[in-house]
Amino acid sequence: MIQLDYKDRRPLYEQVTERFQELILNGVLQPDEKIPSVRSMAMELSVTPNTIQRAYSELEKSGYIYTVTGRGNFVSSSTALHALHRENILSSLKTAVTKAKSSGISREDVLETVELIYGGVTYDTN
Amino acid sequence: MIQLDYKDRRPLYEQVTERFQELILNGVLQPDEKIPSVRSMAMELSVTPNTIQRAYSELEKSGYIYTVTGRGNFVSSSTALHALHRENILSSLKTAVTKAKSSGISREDVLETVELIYGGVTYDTN
DNA sequence: TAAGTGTATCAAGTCAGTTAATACACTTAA
DNA sequence: TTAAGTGTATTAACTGACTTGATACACTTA
Repeated sequence: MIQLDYKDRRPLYEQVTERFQELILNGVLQPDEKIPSVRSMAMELSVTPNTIQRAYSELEKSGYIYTVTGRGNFVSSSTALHALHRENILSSLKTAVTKAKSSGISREDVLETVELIYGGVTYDTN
Repeated sequence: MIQLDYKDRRPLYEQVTERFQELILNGVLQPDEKIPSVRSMAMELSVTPNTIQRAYSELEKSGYIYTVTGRGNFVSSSTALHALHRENILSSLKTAVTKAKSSGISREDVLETVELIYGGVTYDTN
């Protein structure tokens, strides 16, 4: 379910947080579904419970999960979460496109990149 | 010329490195132009010479500058540098677009974002 | 020769991240 | 009621990256 990358410069708790965000946003984890307990997750990843605890705290703080003491952590049923995520994605995209423009990359080259990924018509560059 | 941001999580040497890359790629610093010495830069930023030394080492390793012992550090005249930079920018763009697609954002919304920045026609969404 | 340059080294301190151990309150099921 | 599993909190300790501060040496230029 989760894979830690020790070559990654980022802290472990941050990797766990991000991975769960993906699983939740992609619907792999359904609303109100229980996620692994702090201790079991720590065992599975060969990591201290503290590290998982921190990841879960972040997830709760940002609204991805909610916590019930004694029972466990559960996926939030927030629809606003998806709207928020959409805005974040578009914001990153804007940043990338802006950098491209300021680097002198043409509009056509940017559009080609978009079409390349969305499986549209690609322009022959031979 | 350079501004350090202590709220930034990244190390100081990395901020210096990145800033010089920008100045070089944007042509603010011309090829073969001398950049500030390790010591003077350290003074200006109220930082240890070691930190600047490290930043300059990174810049030399990645080809942005070249060093002449006893004389100083100078901006590389590499044209390949711009090609490399272009590839990096496009790579970031691909990542952003891919995330957008996998998040269910439509091609039209992505294109709209591109046009928004490139000053093209925007689609009426009312 | 003196001043400015890059380079190298070392010891020390700071800080974030992580580990390890322990404890406590709560919920659930036997 | 009891035992097991849950979240939560605390403390001490370790590690590694980053940074500082000091010093030293070789080179170039005026």
